[in-house]
Amino acid sequence: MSQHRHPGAPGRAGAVPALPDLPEATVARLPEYLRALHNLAETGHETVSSEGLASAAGVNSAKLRKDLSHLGSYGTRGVGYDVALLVDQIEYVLGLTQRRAVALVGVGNLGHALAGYDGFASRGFRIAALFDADPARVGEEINGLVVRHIDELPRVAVEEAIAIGVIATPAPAAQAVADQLVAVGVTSILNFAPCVLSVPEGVDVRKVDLAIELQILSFHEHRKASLTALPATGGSALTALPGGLAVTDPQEAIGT
Amino acid sequence: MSQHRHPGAPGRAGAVPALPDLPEATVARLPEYLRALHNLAETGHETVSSEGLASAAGVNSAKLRKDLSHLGSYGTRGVGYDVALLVDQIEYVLGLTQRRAVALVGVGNLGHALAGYDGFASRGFRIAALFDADPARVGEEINGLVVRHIDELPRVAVEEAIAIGVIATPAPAAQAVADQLVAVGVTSILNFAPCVLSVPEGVDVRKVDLAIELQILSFHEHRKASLTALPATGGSALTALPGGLAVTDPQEAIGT
DNA sequence: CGCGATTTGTGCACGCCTTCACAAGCGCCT
DNA sequence: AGGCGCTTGTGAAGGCGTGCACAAATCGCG
Repeated sequence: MSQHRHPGAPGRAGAVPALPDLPEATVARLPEYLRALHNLAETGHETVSSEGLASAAGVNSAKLRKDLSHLGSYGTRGVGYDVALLVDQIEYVLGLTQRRAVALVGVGNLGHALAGYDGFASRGFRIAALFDADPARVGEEINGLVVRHIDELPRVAVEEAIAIGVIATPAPAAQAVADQLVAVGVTSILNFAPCVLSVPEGVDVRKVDLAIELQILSFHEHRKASLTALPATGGSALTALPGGLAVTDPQEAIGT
Repeated sequence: MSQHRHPGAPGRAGAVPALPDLPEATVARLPEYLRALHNLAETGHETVSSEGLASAAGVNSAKLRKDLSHLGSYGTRGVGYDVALLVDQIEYVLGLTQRRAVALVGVGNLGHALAGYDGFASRGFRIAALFDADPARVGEEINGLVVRHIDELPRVAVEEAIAIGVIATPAPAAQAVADQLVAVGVTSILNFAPCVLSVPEGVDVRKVDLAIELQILSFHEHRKASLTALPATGGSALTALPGGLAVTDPQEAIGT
């Protein structure tokens, strides 16, 4: 790496930067770094060390440095990173320099909350339209936006330049909605419905299932409970099984 | 390989079977398998092949088989998996055989939605109490539950045997709430606030940040846009965009 | 009763991600 | 100007997860 320059960063003019293709794991952490950086900026920090930023973002400092190095590294050895510069850099890479328009489909329980969630606006997104299939809900105004019928999607999608679709419908309706979104050119979908969506190649789908998170926690609770119930030294019988026999059931009789 | 038995599966009496320590990635997929299995059961399937279940869950069949093999393998070669048996097995491993009580803290926009989300109840969780720090919200009834003041947490946590805490407060309040939850013995926390929580060892925290998901999608949108713009070999940057969506890129089309 | 079709369970290799450890670089102080 | 301490950036190693490919096992049928 010789002296590099911002690859098309905000200040720079000219050449399309050909975003470095970051590891997916890195991409998933960048927003967290960004949030931490905004906090630091608000509290008056102008520079921050990898150690400081890492702890603010809840990760390991080596990981953070490697992540940042992937996008061209703007640190100064012996000093740290310039907070403002890094914010610009990450926002650029994440494509947040343009405020993307989001269409939210499904204005039920969750949809209502999402429509009113100001975390979207503050992170560079604009909820541009609300849709629902239920005529009873069409016309309702939420947070200054009127709920439209899903059939209006094609027209509105063009008018508002919708870039991202959010599905907050019941599971049975989700696939049809996804198809409609794809049909109007949406290539990024955030799915809150508990089901798998099938979409053509080139369309990105991310899924958030609130119940799944709880179930994962439940597993760990269960595991912790079974660990505390088991005497530590007892039988090595059940743990040290290499590959052959599958599990067993010696330990019985521990009332809960 | 030899004749195995359900390691404490539903049929058995209150044994604590020493859960096999599953890979974290596997644990994260089990709930998805479970959901798919429930769907299959409702549509009358009694058995399912790894291929069928895999596609219903949106994963690769080899991965699915390996995942299931980790928890002791209940398939029949040449036939497939018994749906009902597998449901029991996964529910047992995930600790869903007991209905865990959830405390929800923060009854704002998102909290309201979560309190009314029936996906929790249907997956084996019971929202047992709602809390908020704002006196104006205390006393409100949501979905049959009365919002209590956060100071009542210690008493209620015991009464209701709270197992999991869900934080849906603004970010600045989240750490204090987490501390209070930990103080009353909660060891699993689902955090919706956009901030890092520090908790003592032994406490599990999972974070869900809706805005982060959007930012990840935004990155891919940005990347896709820069890709379609690049091969254009000079000239007009945005020639053939499908769907007529004007995905202009003010940032990366700047001439000198 | 044996054979073929089918499907599971898994050994193995590969690639990604994480973590360590350290050289290179930068600023500051003397 | 030179040296010293601090911090970044990165090579290398290790671990984890994924996917392939196949042997083992089971069922149904002739």
